[in-house]
Amino acid sequence: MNKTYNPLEVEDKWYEYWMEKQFFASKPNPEKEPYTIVIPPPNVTGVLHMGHMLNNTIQDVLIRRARMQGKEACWVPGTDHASIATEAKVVKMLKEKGIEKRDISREEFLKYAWEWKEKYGGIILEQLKKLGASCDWNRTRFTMEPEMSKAVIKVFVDLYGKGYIYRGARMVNWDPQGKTAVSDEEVIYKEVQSKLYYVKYKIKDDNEWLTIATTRPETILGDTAVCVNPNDERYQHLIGKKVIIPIVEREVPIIADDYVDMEFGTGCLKITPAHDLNDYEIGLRHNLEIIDTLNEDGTLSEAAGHYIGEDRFIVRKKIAKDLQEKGQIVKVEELTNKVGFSERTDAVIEPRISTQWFIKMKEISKPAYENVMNDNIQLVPPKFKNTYRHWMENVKDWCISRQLWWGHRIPAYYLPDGSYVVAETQEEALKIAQEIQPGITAKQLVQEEDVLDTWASSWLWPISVFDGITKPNNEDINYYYPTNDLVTAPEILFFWVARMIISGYEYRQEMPFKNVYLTGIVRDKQRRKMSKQLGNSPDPLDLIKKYGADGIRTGMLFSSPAGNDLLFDEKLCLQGRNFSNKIWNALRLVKEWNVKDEATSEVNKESIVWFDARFNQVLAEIEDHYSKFRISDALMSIYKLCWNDFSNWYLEMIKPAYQQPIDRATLEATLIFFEKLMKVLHPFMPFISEEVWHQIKEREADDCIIVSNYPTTETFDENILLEAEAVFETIINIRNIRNQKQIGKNEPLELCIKTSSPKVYKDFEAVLLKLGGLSTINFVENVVEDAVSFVYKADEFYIPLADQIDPEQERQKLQNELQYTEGFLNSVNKKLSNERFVNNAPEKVVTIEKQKRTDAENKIASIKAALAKLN
RNA sequence: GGGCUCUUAGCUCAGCUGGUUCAGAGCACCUGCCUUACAAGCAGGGGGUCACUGGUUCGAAUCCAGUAGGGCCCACCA
Repeated sequence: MNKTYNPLEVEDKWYEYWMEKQFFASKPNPEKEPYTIVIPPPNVTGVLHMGHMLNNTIQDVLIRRARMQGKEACWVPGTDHASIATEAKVVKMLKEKGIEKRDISREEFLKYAWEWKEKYGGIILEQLKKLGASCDWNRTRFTMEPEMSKAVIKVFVDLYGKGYIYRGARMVNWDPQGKTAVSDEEVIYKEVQSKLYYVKYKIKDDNEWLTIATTRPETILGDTAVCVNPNDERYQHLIGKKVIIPIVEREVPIIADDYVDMEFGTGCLKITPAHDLNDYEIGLRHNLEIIDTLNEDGTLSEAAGHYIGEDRFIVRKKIAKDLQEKGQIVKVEELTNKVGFSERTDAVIEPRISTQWFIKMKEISKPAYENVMNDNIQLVPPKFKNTYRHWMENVKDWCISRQLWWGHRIPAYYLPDGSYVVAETQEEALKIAQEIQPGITAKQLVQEEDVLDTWASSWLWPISVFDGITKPNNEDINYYYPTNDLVTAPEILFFWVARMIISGYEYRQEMPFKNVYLTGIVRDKQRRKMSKQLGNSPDPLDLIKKYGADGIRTGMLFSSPAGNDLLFDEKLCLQGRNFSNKIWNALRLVKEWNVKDEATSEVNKESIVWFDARFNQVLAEIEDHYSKFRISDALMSIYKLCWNDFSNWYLEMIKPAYQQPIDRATLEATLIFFEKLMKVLHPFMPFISEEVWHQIKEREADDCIIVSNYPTTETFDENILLEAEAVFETIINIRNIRNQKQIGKNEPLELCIKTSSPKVYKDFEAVLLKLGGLSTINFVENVVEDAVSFVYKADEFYIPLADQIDPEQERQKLQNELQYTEGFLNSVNKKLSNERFVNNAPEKVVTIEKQKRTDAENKIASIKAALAKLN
């Protein structure tokens, strides 16, 4: 066996074997409790990034543990069609080929898009396999495959029928580059340097002028009012009068509205209802005309009357110049303000009135609100409950139409007169249409061009992956739904999680999942979010090659409590890899031993008793961590159990002298411990644990750790652990003395113990002798002279080393100890002499304090005695 | 601007309803070791006024208020 562990071949070997054995596959089994996770479907054309790595590692940990616990574990993988992102990629790809989207038909475009999807789709799933993800790949779904599309359309028609879907003119975030509306969530506000133009408007039939501050002078063309605060004394006399809009020379009213901030700019606001959300609302309140001055590509429209066809930013400069020439610019100030950008195309978002499809959210989201508030569905960590509540209490209607081609086309069909019908298929639509307008033909029905927002399909994911919409009573949905845990990023709490909860209650009358584990964002050491643009994100596959999947999995989980950002550093993977190696070497040690049928030595008996108790203690800790979704803590407990308790203590205790055999009972006990450790480790490090499992002994083909039984918590004797701790402390003290006095570890020492409870040390006497490198242990009644001493709790220890003692040093050590203990006693006495403490504190606390006092007093007495001997 | 949340060792974080499991873990650091499982290691060790200021209490990292500084979400100011 190699001195260092080589993960590469091992990992590929076992993943193939697991697949071959169908260990990931799941089907409904009434005998077993289901445990289900649906993957947050990554973009179909995406590639694996560090966020996915973290996310899917956590899911794999949970699913593997559940599988070992005997549950029917089912992890459903799949991909999302990601309408805007994918369409943008395809458009770009076509452009590189010299094809413009506007020059080809919808059908042609979709052909290209599907080709693209076939080529790149699913790469990400292949990458997940390298990570070790134990998804049931037979169940892989795609949000735009026929059955899932059917579900989306069915839901649309259903919601329409229930009156939850409406079509309306609304102010939307318009992406002029993507030429589509985007949701509020897809707008990113960035601080930019812009100019604040102070523009003079002439008052009609008056010689007065009004000055108005604006950052977007091109919108002047769409102004239909000027607004002041009703309490603003400066402008009282102007309310009700008219002003003349520069350039277009249109007369508009001066109105008053509370919205206007008297402090900002001139306290006077121009109103452009077509291109500003607040202006739009003010417009509604005051019945203002709406003039849409923009085309869908961000150029000025006919309605603007001027600069037609020119881009809005060019017009901004031109207008500024033209106004300057007319003397209507008072001044220009620099201003930092926030401007919305499209998440997908990075174009500046323009608020724009357009006709869109909406889902009414208020009523439909009620159960989703309540069931998170009452903890039927638990968010982990719980701090996200507040965020969730805030959003749900202010939930706005959901704009679900997108002016794209890649996606689910809205099943609305327009009649020649502009009215429309909604139906699942063209045929049904025709039938309905004919009832309204007899004689209408299929050709006269035109389907809506828009497609649905991506989230309008993924919000059904936990149901639709089991075909629960199209076949609401099938075996899978009945068995697997509701799912158990959802692991995802907090950024999509509203986009996705909240909406899945809403659809879950609407379509299954049941929550989609019990727990939502929100991961952090993966950042670099400087706390910058990892992104392609910054180039600070390592390639996950390179990392896997370098450290092994097990190494990365643990590296990421060492430090990522739920909801906390993960500050990723390759060093963490190094730690993971080193851990693999440690395990590997422990295995090598154990495998090298020869067995001999002989009686088990005292030291081995003691060791086995101790480790058995210790294992069960830590296992209980681990289970507690899992129950609170403290995945990092669970891993850390396992790490320390393997490294410190098992390797550094236990194996050292039982390790035979060089080339000496070990007795059979001890070896067998040790192998069982090793197996148990590997089982507990398996969810985190699936590959090495499987490899070790098979190295421990020859096994049947189906006897794999992935499907072995997870250890159950057993009771343990806490007293044994306390005793062992005292013995370990003693050993550490002895080693420390050896260090200080430069005594080699092979030089036997004599130890004298002055204690009121010798049993503690007698129970582990053989261990103490072996690891302390002692020749004898004497229990004494009095202080030992000419000895190096140390104290553990109330017990005193002496190592007679007459020739090695520096009396001054010993005295100093004792003095320090004395001083500390006296101070400690002092504080305890203070507490105990405080009547209010004795009267108010619980009895238990007082008893403990009294015990502390006696212990300290005893300790002081013996330190003093030792000092006296030194003098 | 509104809401939420955080500040503990050099770094990342634990510390549940106030009291010996109360100042902890991992990493990093320092010292000594190439000791036949492992230098990707072993043994040992040093690091913290628990952001600041008050208050409640017999007792505060823990509860309350204020201050300073982070973070997240929502809204977006012309």
